[in-house]
Amino acid sequence: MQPTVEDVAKAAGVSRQTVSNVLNAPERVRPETRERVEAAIDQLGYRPNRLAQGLRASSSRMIGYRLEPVHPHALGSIHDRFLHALADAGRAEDHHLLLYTADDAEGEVAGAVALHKAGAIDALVLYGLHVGDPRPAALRAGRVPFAAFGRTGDDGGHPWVDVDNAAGTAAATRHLAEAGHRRIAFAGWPPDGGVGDRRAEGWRDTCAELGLPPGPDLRGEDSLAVGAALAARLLDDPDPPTAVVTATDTLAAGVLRTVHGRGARLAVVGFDDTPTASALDLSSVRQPIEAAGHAMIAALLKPPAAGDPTPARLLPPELIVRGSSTSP
Amino acid sequence: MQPTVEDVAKAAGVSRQTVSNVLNAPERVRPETRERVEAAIDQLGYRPNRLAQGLRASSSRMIGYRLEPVHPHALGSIHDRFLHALADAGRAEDHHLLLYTADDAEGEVAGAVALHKAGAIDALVLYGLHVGDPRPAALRAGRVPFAAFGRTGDDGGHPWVDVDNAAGTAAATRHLAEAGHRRIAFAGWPPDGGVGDRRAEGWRDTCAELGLPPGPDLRGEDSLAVGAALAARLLDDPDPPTAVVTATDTLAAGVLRTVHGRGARLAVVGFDDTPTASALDLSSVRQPIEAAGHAMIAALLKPPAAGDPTPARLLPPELIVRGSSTSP
DNA sequence: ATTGCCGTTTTGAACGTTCAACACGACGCA
DNA sequence: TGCGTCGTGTTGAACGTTCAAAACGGCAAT
Repeated sequence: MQPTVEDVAKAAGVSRQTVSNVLNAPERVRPETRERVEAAIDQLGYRPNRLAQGLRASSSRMIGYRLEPVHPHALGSIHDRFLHALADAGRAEDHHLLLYTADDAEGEVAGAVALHKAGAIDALVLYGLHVGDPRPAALRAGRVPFAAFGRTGDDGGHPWVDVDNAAGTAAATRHLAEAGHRRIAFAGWPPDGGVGDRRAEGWRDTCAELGLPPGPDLRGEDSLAVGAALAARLLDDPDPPTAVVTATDTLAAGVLRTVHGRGARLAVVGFDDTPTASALDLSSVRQPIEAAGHAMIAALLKPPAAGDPTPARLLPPELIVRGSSTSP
Repeated sequence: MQPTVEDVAKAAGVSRQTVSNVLNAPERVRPETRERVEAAIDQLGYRPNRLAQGLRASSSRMIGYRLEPVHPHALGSIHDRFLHALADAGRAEDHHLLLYTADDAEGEVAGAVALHKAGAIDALVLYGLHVGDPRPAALRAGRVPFAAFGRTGDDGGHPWVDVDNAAGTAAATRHLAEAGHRRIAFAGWPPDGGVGDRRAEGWRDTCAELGLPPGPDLRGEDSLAVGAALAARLLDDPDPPTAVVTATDTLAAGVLRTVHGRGARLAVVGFDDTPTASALDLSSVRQPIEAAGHAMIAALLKPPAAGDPTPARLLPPELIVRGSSTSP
């Protein structure tokens, strides 16, 4: 059906290999011949077969990615952005993403190992690593090359990229202080040894640095209802804060609901800059996800240089200021 | 590196083909031999190489999908759900999704044709079709098999699946009428000959059917600001409606903002059941995206039976009732 | 004229799988 | 005894590509 090298060769009056050389090592072919072959390629609409190339080279030029079940509470977009960045970054290197699903981390690893053994993927991208995540070790055991978005503490040997979460909440806190707030609270998850802790740190350290007494530090699960409840506690405080930094837009949205419901005043900054944030005119910390995606693909495709065994990057987020932290 | 059929054959004391038969036509192998081969397979951890299989069979068992740039206004989740459903549906048939990016529809088609010619994908899934969409015709010209989510009017020849948008707004309207509302407005996009029109139809027809005088029918682009502005016009109406059906959660969120800001009363039902809807306690019409994804994969993988040349399905959405349309 | 070398092009082989055809012994039947 | 058939297992070939090695003609140096 599709033309092959042989067809092109016949049309151009040369051999298989010469056609291959025109594509992969043009300098080895006499210009005159090259033009004839290129004309034949164009005319026949020839495209090298990736499966045959992959078989020959033992490389599928595919990168695996597990699509997690859609989390009903998640305000989306950040994962979307990540996925798009990955696919986009692969394009330049002629690599593509292979998506698969799994019910849990174990299934994710099993799937990756199977796909890798089958030659369907060259490597894997891990998303949303948490402390104590079993996946890196399991993948190493299964000999699947991978790169991780996030850190686990056990980050030896594999490339990773992460966002500087502490820098994000630090920027949020500084911004609120500059707007005149002296008592700034925090709302986040219970200590998790990971992302949540770093976001809390950024707030706490910045308060200390600016000489502000830290406001209330409230914790709860990442949901709208909890955010609303925490806000109620803040407003009922005998010495209520005038601003709050939250660990997610979800919590921030909950806070805003209570604040609006009571007609109260409380400056809020969220985290992740989800579409919901712009919908609610909520200031938020935006993660440089696009850059992270590109960095991960680069880490996988360009083998680490000799001097830098584990190429890693910690990327700074950006504060997006909106009405929730500025309007009087 | 990885064991091959040959390695397994050697280990089991049989030939290549017998190993292949154990996997693909077990009934042709004597049970005794089969067990020996299966033991060898397990012991060596053998997995058939998909590239070699694909090369032999001229089928990559991959389905292409273009990942669109993340739309900053979109409240997400619906596309997420669709993608997950596709990947999940493919799993049962041992097919996987291949993601790629493109800047526009033209690039999407060009990419699909290139991937198809290269044998990297067997077929394509199109998302978000609109009237006059150039993609179906272009794909047919490029001889890329595909299935579409949505209809364009030019739906001859290819399988498609769609959600019954009119039924969604009809259910929303009926729900509001049952709650006692007599004057129900609509807020959507300007006429587009497609999805937007069908959503308007469902509302208009149901009002007529129930003998209700249709309330104001306002249109504008799909954004929060426009939703807020339209709500202001509704509330300022000399004979203001008591309820409004919107074409999207984004518009609904805008409406809610104005309504809450003014402390006014207006029942609202959105469309898409995004996470934002649950965040705002907004009633919304939920599309059966998971079912749609599965139906599309089925349409692509199971060639249409002789009697049914273009297997097509129109799926009914579901109304999710929340506080925005019930609380007094 | 012989030798060696260079630029260019060709042929052989291999990646791992499965279809097609064939080999082989056992068995039933004429 | 001879022939066809069945169940089981084997070998040859092909999918389309690219690496490795060899071939070829031209050219310069000996």
